[in-house]
Amino acid sequence: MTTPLVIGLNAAIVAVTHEVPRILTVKRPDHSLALPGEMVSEDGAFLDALPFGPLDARADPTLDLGLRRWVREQTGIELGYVEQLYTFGDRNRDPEGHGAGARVISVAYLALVRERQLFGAAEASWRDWYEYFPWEDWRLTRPSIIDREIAPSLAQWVAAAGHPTTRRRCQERVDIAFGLSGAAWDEERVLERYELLYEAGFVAEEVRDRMLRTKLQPGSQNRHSQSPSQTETPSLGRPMALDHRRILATALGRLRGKIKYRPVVFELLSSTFTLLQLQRVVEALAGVRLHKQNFRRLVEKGGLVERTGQFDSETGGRPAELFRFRREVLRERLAPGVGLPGAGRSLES
Amino acid sequence: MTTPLVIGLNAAIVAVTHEVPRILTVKRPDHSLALPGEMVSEDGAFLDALPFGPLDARADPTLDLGLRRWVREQTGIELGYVEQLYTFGDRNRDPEGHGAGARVISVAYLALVRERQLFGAAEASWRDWYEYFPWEDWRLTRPSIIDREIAPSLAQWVAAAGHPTTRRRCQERVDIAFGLSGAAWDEERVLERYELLYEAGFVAEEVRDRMLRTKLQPGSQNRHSQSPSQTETPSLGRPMALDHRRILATALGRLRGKIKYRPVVFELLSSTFTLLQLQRVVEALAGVRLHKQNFRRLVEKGGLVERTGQFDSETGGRPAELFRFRREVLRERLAPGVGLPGAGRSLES
DNA sequence: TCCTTTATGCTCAGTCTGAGTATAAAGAGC
DNA sequence: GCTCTTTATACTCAGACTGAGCATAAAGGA
Repeated sequence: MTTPLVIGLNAAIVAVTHEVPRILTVKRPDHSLALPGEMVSEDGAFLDALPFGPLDARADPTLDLGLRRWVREQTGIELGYVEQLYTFGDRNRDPEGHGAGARVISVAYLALVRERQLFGAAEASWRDWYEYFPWEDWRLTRPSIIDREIAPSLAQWVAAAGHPTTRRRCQERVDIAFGLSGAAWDEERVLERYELLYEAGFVAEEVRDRMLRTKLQPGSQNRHSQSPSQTETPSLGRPMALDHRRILATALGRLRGKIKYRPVVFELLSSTFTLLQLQRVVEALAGVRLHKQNFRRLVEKGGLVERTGQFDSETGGRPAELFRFRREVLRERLAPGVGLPGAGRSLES
Repeated sequence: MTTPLVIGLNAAIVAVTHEVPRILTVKRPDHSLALPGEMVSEDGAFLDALPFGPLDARADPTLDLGLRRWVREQTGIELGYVEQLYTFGDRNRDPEGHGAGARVISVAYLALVRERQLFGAAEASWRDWYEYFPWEDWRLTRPSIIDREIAPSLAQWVAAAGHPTTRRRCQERVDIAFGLSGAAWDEERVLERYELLYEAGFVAEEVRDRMLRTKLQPGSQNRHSQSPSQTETPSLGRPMALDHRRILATALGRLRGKIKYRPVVFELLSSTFTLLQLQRVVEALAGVRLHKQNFRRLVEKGGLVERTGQFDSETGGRPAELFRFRREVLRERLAPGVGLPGAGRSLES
């Protein structure tokens, strides 16, 4: 009678070490290999996936306790900061899995931890999240992949649009998402960019999902009338299983937004740190360089940190004072966040 | 073997008419009446509830299409702007329902509509959302209920805390949530305020839930060692069924935040409007008065609206020019939002 | 000692914000 | 017609905040 339901709990577990933002991934057998056509899976039969586990409807009193439970069981990590991200429930999210016919609803979470050794289930590893989104890291320079691959590919896609109005809209979306025709780069639009690339058929997942759909529903027409020609479509960024890269994009965008107005970065830092270390972590997450002196001014004036009186002389120059996060701030007024080109509207009374 | 699972879709459907923000509610039989003790249910056997419907795992391709489907079926409303809010999955959210033992996971959505006639399922009605949160409307004046009831009650609750440190923390939470000891009122902390009142036992739902827990799990100890004395606990605001008031608080807080940085207000307005009408809608949502001239300046400069050349002479004074929302802005740069005392950090490069 | 490197303090102009003043345009009452 | 009330709209101004850069301090190494 009713389609069976499964609640999955997905976790995007983030840490930052050595100025590299990392995401905890597991390996997952690549079911789509059974299909005609070749997968863009670097090590053959396995794809990266976000760790996930089912909700134990009987035992887990709350969703996030369920998440913490299986993360602990699988990886030995005791999660601290955890935030619900989004619930993904599209049919066909998992076309092959769960006995074809079960509906999988995934509640995705973002968790921040200090990186540490893993134990428990084997195949977990920390990966630089910019492997999945190579166009998102603007710290050193505007990523060359944008001009080299993304812009030309998307230009083709735009050009292939039928109606002139459609074409103009597509062009606009592309420009805004990737900061192209004079538009500013908005580091929070991670999901928008990924979905644009997906829609245009330039990420491996789109190709795979399309094939799976055709296989499962033989008569189904291809929705993407504008999908690129069969030959040499670039595959941008490292793919993941199912819709996990979409979930990761959601996590990244949300985190980039959140650091601007809530002091969550400190979850990723050790208890004392120099202001430059703090800045580097923020930059790693935001994928953007910040002005050092102004960053200091903002963080200090914001009352987020306090001096410890101790110094770190490993800096290579003048020793830097170590600071610590003022926990009181969590309970004080608005507990801002560490600065970034954020929003800025106002007015009152 | 496994506990049965139900995915519920809840909708907080919001409209604003005559400067009153309204929420669409339905009536729901009050199961807790079967228990000893009396419910604070104004019309006896029914409680207000947010409209909800189950996901049809077989037929609904996505969660929000499922939502739109049953909202259409039940009320005749075709939803436009819809945004996922949060997924609520605590056990005991619905202690009585669904044959005791089923686990209900609710995905809550926020929807904005222009108010209109309802048809379809009978018992739906639009209610001023400040009936549920009488302490949230600061437009005319600081609500008297805060000083008259909330502050004294919470002061008692704080005083009842055992440990001095606990007491200090509670005091801090109260001050910040309700803007008490010199703290500023932050209109976005709707959920924090509701949860504080719940925890302290001053909303009807807490009393009801506590009774239900005691009934269902006879041996369960009362977590809330500080819950108020049995006599004369005030019941603040109109209660709702289950955890629907919590969901509504989430919706309100999220909407109050969102109008600051995305132009969502226009979903609630007719196609042309005067700037004062726009301002009144924003004020209704935010529960705060704004400075008229500055509001104009921000909205006009932000490029959110354009003049129509037509005028509204129903103003009672000089006719006001009618404006229209510039849809292009959705696809342009950051598409800010209409002003409010929002955030304001920044720095870059 | 000089040079390089990083830390940290300070300045300055441009912009944004909050608040208020001033003028314009309608209707009501006379 | 004129005056008063009401709302709309334009403009001003001081203070705060932002983005950018200059200057000095403190360490290690050549």
